[in-house]
Amino acid sequence: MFRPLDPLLHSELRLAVVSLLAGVESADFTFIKEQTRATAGNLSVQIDKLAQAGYIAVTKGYKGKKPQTLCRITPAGIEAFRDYLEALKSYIPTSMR
Amino acid sequence: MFRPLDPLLHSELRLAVVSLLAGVESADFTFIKEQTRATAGNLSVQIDKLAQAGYIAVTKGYKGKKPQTLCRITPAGIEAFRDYLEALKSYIPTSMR
DNA sequence: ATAAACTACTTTATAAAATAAACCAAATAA
DNA sequence: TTATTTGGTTTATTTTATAAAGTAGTTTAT
Repeated sequence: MFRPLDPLLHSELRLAVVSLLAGVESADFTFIKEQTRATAGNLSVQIDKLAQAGYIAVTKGYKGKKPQTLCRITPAGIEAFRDYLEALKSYIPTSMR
Repeated sequence: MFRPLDPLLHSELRLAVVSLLAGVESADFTFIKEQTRATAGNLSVQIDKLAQAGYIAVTKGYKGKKPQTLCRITPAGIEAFRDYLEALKSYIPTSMR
């Protein structure tokens, strides 16, 4: 009946991050922060979790003299996101789809 | 861009409960427990929260000699569920819809 | 040159949530 | 009559999310 939802993706902020990254080649910390309207602290923690899980790859570099954290979704991340969206459908009554 | 998700509905178990109730006139505790495969303790807590919020109405009665907790979704609950599903769409890239 | 403010984060602390474990009362079965 | 099951609730523990504070360096203004 109801399919389990990957707890790593079933978090408003992490879901937004993955959804955003699913549509772009890569995005940096500041851009993700703006788009999701998250606080830096929260975003930092959630990006870490997604990276730990292998759902995103994080590259720390510099943009000019300033540090830049670049994120991109991984194939595993794309698959997990697809699966999550599939599972989510089991919670949407056909009458409301 | 990303629409906020009602934290009361953005919980796997509460979402399952509301989704289930959206499709039936009413359902009792045991039935909901079976369908969602939740533990009684967890379900009891989550049903309470949904009731507190006015998303569901809970009626305690008896079925024969045994206690029976009947739940039904309220109009406010239906609206909240609709809104949640609408907001959820903002997290689904058009390319993956 | 130096202080003040800003950028780009990370770390740590606190609050809230989910889950599990323990409990309870009544009913039924052995 | 003493287990065992049913139908839950309450309490405790773990996990998660969020906020506050801190770090390292940069830019701007004086």
